[in-house]
Amino acid sequence: MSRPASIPALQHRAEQLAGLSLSELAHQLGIPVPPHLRRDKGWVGQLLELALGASAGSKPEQDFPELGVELKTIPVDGRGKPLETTFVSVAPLTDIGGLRWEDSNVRNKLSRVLWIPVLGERSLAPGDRIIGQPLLWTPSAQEEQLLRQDWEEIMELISLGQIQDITARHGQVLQLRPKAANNRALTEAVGRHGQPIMTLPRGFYLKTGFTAALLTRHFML
DNA sequence: GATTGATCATTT
DNA sequence: AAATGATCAATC
Repeated sequence: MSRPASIPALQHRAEQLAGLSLSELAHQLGIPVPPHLRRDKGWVGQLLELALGASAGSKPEQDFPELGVELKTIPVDGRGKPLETTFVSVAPLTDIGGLRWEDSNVRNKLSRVLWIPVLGERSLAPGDRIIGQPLLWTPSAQEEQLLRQDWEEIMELISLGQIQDITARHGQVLQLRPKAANNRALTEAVGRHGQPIMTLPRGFYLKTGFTAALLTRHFML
């Protein structure tokens, strides 16, 4: 797939995909369809990246850097309600003194997101799930304020060496949870007394209530 | 190990 | 039923 040259071109391409099942799209692209996602958790996201011409692979950048757009697929039920939280980015755990919201990975990734809802419960085979209407989103002032509050609160705890006390319950719209291959994956962080410790890598995730509201806001317009 | 893509599976 | 904590694959 070639890369879309503009945001309208990207939106148009995404709109053409709405209504297709994932197996239809996969067949067009010559991609095999897994029987379930247990061992292919990123399959849906990678399929849509391919279909829309996103930069492939594991680059630490937006999916469409020249357009300033991040692509995210989000599983939703029949009523358009998100079935999962949405991963945003890995949380920095060291050298975070002076890091400001304005310069954070979270803000930068979420500044402009092309959301592709994918309709289908967990029990529905991946190939039978249906691509929904895309939505290009930029946080409202209120949404950004909520994100900022949670981010600042969580980052303060990390900087204070209290990462081991942070649970997914912190934050109204943004939460910090493990983001790792397994429970043996460790990375460096700061302990309660300022000493280096090894801990599970963490990531920022958007809670489903937040993504549900943002989807609703747009589909009501 | 860290980054990309996320969902699974158990607990609440 | 929903949310939290744990995990899977590919790539560099």
